[in-house]
Amino acid sequence: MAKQYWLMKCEPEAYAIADLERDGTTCWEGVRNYQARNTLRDTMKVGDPVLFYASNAKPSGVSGLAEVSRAGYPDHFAFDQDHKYYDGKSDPENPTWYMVDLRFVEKFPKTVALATLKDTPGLEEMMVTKRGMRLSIQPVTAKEYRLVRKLGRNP
DNA sequence: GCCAACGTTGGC
DNA sequence: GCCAACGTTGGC
Repeated sequence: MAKQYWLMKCEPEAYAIADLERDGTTCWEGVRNYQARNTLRDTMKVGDPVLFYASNAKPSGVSGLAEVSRAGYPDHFAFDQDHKYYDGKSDPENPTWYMVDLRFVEKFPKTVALATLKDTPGLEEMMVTKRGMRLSIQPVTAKEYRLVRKLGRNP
């Protein structure tokens, strides 16, 4: 199967590309949306490249690159009553929520802003450029990934 | 901080 | 199963 590419959103206030650079790897906990859960659980594989997208930022956009370092496994934070991601409906025997681990790859010198993505020929179909698109984990094509990487490396 | 768009919940 | 109300996301 061909390698799958992803875009993953996070608010920098919660976790930024600089935090990933510092940590090296991190677990991507707290996804509480079924469509994104299915992607985490069923589709993401070790080594899949990821565009790291900063939402609610100035400006919002792709701030760097990561890759999947561990495929989907249960989000155990859902079982921790004291944790903000606790969800009493998730059964440890049959977990509702999943997460992956990400490894730092690269931090762009400058964020590729959402406005730039929208203006770049070849990126018209990217989900993140569509109005009202809230899905936090989105598939991107290899071509889109390479284009965004090029923009990020040559601001 | 505003507010439009979306997903989820819950009454019926 | 419909759909209004609500909470959240996320650009601006």
